[in-house]
Amino acid sequence: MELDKHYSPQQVEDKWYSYWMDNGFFDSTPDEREPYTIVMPPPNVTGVLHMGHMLNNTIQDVLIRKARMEGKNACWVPGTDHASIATEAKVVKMLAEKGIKKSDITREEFLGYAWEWKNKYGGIILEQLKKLGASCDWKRTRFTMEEDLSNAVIDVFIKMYKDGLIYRGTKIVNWDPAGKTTLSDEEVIYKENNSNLYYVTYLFTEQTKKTFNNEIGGLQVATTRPETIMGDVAICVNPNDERYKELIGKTVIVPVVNRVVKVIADEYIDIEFGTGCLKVTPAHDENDYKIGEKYNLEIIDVLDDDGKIHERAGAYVGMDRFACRKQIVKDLEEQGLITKTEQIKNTVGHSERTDAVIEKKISTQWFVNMQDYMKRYPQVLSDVMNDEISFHPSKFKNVYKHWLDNIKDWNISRQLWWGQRIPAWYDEKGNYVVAKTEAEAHALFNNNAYKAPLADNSNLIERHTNQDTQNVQHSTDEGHINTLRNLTQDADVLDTWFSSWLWPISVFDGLKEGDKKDYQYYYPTNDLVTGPDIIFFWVARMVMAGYALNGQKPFSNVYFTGIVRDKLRRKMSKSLGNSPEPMDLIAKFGADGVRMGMLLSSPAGNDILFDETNVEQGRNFCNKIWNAYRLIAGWQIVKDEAVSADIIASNALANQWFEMKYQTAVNDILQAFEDYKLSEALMTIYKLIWDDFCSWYLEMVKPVYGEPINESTLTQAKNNLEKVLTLLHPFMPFITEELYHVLYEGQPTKPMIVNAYPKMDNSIASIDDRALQIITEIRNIRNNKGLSPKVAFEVIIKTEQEAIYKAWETTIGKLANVSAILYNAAKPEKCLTTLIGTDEIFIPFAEAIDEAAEMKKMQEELTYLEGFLKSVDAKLNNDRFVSNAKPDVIEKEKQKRADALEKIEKLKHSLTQNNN
RNA sequence: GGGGGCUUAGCUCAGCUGGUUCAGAGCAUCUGCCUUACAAGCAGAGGGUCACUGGUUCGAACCCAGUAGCCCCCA
Repeated sequence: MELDKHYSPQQVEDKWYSYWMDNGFFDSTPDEREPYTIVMPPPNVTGVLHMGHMLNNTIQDVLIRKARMEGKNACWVPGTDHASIATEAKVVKMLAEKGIKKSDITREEFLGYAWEWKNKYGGIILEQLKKLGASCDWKRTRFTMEEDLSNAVIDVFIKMYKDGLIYRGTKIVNWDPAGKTTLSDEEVIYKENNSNLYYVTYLFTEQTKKTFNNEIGGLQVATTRPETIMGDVAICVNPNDERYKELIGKTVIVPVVNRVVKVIADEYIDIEFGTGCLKVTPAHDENDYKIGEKYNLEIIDVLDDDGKIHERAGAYVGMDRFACRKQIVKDLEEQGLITKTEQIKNTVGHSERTDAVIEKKISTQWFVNMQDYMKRYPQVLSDVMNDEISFHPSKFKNVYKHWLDNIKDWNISRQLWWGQRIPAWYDEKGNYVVAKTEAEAHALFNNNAYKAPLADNSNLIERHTNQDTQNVQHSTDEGHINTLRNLTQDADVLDTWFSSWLWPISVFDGLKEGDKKDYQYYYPTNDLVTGPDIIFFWVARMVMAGYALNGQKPFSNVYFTGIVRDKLRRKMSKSLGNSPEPMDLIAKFGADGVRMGMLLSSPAGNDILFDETNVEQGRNFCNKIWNAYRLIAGWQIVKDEAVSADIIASNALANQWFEMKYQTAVNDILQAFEDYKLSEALMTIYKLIWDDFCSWYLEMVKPVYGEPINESTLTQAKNNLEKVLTLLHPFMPFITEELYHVLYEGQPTKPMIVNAYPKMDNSIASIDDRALQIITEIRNIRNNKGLSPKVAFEVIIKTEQEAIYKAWETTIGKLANVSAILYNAAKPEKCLTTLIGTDEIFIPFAEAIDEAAEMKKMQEELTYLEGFLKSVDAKLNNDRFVSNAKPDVIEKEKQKRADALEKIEKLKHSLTQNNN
């Protein structure tokens, strides 16, 4: 059979993926074996695969495949996230394209469209992962909004509410005017911005003027947000600010609305910033809100949910907030009330999902009480700090700690429809209960177990009545319900992360009544592989959920991948067009090549600078392996008796030598896995295969052209190929499975995917291979002198350990084209000299030898060695070194000294001989 | 403003608890080869004052302090 020179991944990848699937190798059910579990960070259900997913899932697949080969019960659970905001935004956009406005349809209708959309596009991403070779247990695929998982979310909400960890409160929150929902602090991205700082004059009231004898007419207030002037309820200065001491307690007039407000004093004010006067707008700034609370100021929210000016503002009503800013500036300028405009850099919060500028807003929402949470479950922090849950790389422990030390309450309600609806029920007066069903809610009301409405939830009630009166569903359950009250369920849904944080538990139905066999077997999971960007969103919260819901950690190790960037360090993004299409890459280079390309350049936690040449390297590596197989497959076989004893012995030695290289590599690789240094592990395999296996071992045992190979050598070569393929399989599953099968004519004892992974072994005998240096030495000489490899050399070795070289004679002859090796013969007249250890090697070389150059080379080496010796001697003669250094260090130094002395002597000897 | 991290060959990065036969790897570069497994290849080579300054030490890429530059997170 003629094999192509190039490996074609396309022909084999689909075949093996189906084979693995059809034979159930990815499936896992609890048994007596040790489990090894990974839950996939669920991608957005309507997302498409990007390079970050590729990296992330490649790493997970490497880990899971290795565990499977080690005989563990490997279980990798895939799934998708409903991604509340992102998905809802997509559906809204899709509907808008059809001419349907969300506000014109009911919640049920909207959800109908959303599910339709989800069923159509959902899960494409998982199909794409299959192309990558991901060996997930697809039968376990979960979705965060499927019935069981949603139930778990609701149950957890109710439990935490009862436990006092969840409360309803009125606070200043983040408002996304594009998504029309509140956001948690984590969903707000602060970006640096060039802003105008306007110096606005607030005129004094007549009374205030009098105290200043009418000499001063007003004060200057610096603001970047003049459109919130209508919400100003005070001016605040620092009590230590000499400039304004007189003003404290006096009144000034807010421009535009001519509201009379007081000047108050608080240490919080930065004297240096602007004019040192702050306009206090409690509805639109967190710090102003705090001041407002402290001094009991009125709250005037001038914006509506769209970010337009609300009627409450009393001016510019209906205008967009940014248009309004421009208009107010223009109007105030005309009135001469803006005295100065300054360019400054400040940071402005944007919505993570919609990128809209966030507004701070007073609102009644549901929160998780984090301070309390951490008091109850201190392991959330301590178990990460003491490596009970171990972070790779560990530097993220600091980030984690810092966040938890400064944690704030988590706003979990979202004004959306796509998600788990909050199980809270309100009566007409706004009294509320938390209950799973309307019937239970009625029961609670009837027992008077409800809470009174919060002071400031008028907005919310308004919203409920507007949106939901038409679709309140009354339970018809048995008619026991006291329907005197007309109950309405909370219109809001829960933050997506409020379901994701249960993921490692809920995918095994750990929160569901009934059979917990899977949960008990697989949980806690072993490794989590994710990006550092969701360390707070997700990683920290899974740890929280783990300890709160069952007192157990969710996983033992967290591997933080880097962010995939292009080679100019820019983030990959659609708008920049610098992100390759993963499916195209796989089609072009093969999944194995892409996997290797991603892994090679991505040590844990470092950003990966994606460059297609990395993937090319991966593809080339596949080709190299393919050709190693072609070589072995092409040999003609003869019985051992048919070849010379020398060859048999030489090949046996080569095999031993490779065994040593192999086991050393295995030990290094397993250690690298322990340390979660996957790219290092892969690099070690790469070098083992390319250098040790192909360049050395195969060249050693390769018969001269046209000659056959003896049976035992072929068997060894095949075994060795199998070994390196096995080692490589977790990284490059397709080519290794393919070659393993063809190597054994389609009849391997078991498929590669479950072939046993090698183990640590430190007992392997070391083979003295210093004789091989002669090969490199001679190749180097040929290169330097421009000699063809066809010209054979003789070599004279001056040594007391002939055996070391004798064993390798055949190999040296073959790889360096050496015709004869003489031991301890006289040094020829004309020759090149080199040292291997302390043995002298002479290579007779009649033509055009540059004596002077040779001498110079030797002289240089001598100088170096003498300098080296000097430094070693200096140490050994230093009493403080001898008394302070560890014994083995001193021993090493002594050995260095002895070696150097011997070499120096030999060099001197050669130099004097040449001089004669 | 607060916190964390980084700075080692042209590029991307390894260098554990300080001991110069440890300054290393891959890629890139250069030289010579189409040697019937592989030019997606073979053989060989050249690249670094380990950011800077000072300190600790018998000894510093590694520990400490300061300086400069870069990055990330938080407010």
